[in-house]
Amino acid sequence: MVSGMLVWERPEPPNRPVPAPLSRERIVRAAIQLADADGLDGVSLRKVATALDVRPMRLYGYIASKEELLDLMVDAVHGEVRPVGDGWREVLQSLAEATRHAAHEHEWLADLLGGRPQLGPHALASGEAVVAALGDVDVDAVMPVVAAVNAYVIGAVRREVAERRAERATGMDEKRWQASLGPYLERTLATGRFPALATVVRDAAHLDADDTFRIGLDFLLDGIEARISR
Amino acid sequence: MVSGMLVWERPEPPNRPVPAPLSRERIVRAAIQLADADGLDGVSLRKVATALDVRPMRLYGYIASKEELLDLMVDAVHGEVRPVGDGWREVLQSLAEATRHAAHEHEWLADLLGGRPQLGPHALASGEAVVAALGDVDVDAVMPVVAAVNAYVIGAVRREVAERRAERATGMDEKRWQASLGPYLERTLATGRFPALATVVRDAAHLDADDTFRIGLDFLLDGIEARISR
DNA sequence: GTACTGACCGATACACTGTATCGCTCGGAT
DNA sequence: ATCCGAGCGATACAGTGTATCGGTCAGTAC
Repeated sequence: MVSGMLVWERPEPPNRPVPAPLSRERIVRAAIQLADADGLDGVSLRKVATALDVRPMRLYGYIASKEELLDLMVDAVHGEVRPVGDGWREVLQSLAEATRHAAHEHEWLADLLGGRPQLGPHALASGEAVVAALGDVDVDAVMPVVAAVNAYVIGAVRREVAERRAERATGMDEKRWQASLGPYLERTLATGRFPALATVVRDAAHLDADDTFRIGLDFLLDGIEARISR
Repeated sequence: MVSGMLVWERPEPPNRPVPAPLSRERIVRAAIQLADADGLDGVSLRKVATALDVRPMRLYGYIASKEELLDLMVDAVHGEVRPVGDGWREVLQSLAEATRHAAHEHEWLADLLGGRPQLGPHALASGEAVVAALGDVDVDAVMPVVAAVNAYVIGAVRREVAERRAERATGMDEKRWQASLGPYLERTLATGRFPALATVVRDAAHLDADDTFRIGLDFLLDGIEARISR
């Protein structure tokens, strides 16, 4: 029985649009939206469930744990990253830039990148595309090269996002942050305990994030080029 | 009043050894022990507190949040990492290897590396040592070079630890894992959807973790060397 | 048509988290 | 002798991931 009231007095159930049958894809999309808005802390099974107008335990029919959900989120983003270009160098560069770009749109990706092996279908597809583009490279060199570029990208993106968050937390705009490196660092360097650091911070040209990323990547690709064409 | 009982009937308090007055150092040491044993999940303020025979809220006299505790843990490990060597290349290489070594003893470090800007005293000291060793390098090149090496190390260590954990989870020893890449991957590659990947996995020599790390680092350092000596 | 079964669903519960609040205690200053 | 202020910690709160398990309901066997 629905309630004590007779049908006649009982209002119809609110006409919420039938929430299309559940699916991993819908779950992952909802989780990504939450993460985009509030970071990884904003993603809880309860919040994902309510976003889908569903009770939390329902999700366990589609995933076995929250970790699996995070894995699915990462793989979904890999689906947006398709490296393009001619020749191994262009492809690797494009992979790196595309990954970085994805992490700009989905900052939470930086928290997850490299945290677990990426074996989802989209990650594999991306890997396939890259490896295929390295067809003219010695087969024994392919894995180390890809691994090195991946490692660099993971680390560079993490660093960059961490810095960006720190800036945002202080409320400074980028220019002032770079110039002063934050009041704390300024004070610390002024103590004279880190003279070499202080010198570099004072005298060196300050690169923006784009250039820093690109230059490091060029270092790496140059080194790779030198070795594989030998 | 301590209790309703008169002193005469009341037993003396148990003679637990006075737990040396609290300090950040003791807190951090306890947290690191927990993390070494059970991973980052094993670190909760309650567990740290009980390990120190102290009530949880007491810790907030020394730290403002759990994140600060994690920052302190990372900086403490930086204290064990002292780069050595002659010339910029040796020093950077030593920094990289030492960081990797630290992450082997403290796997949780991989989860934290790059997650937040490292501004603690030990991290700065380490940075100072590195920058000092780059004295003969053009001042404008110092920061990009250090940033690139750091990025590579962060990413490589994360990848490596993630893989190691996955291996451990499957219960396989390293050889079998490398040979078969896990039953899942084997099945997936057998589908023929990733022919290039499959070829590489089948035909290429498989490097162990040490070589993979070292080779990627050499790529990067080679590229750096080529640019700064120009 | 009826009985049974097996799959799903979700309410509830559990153990645990980080941290805000706020009385209490106690050492030291007046 | 009195007050004060700092530190301590019990308690509480809002949240977490997930195990359990009774109830519901569709489909099947007779």
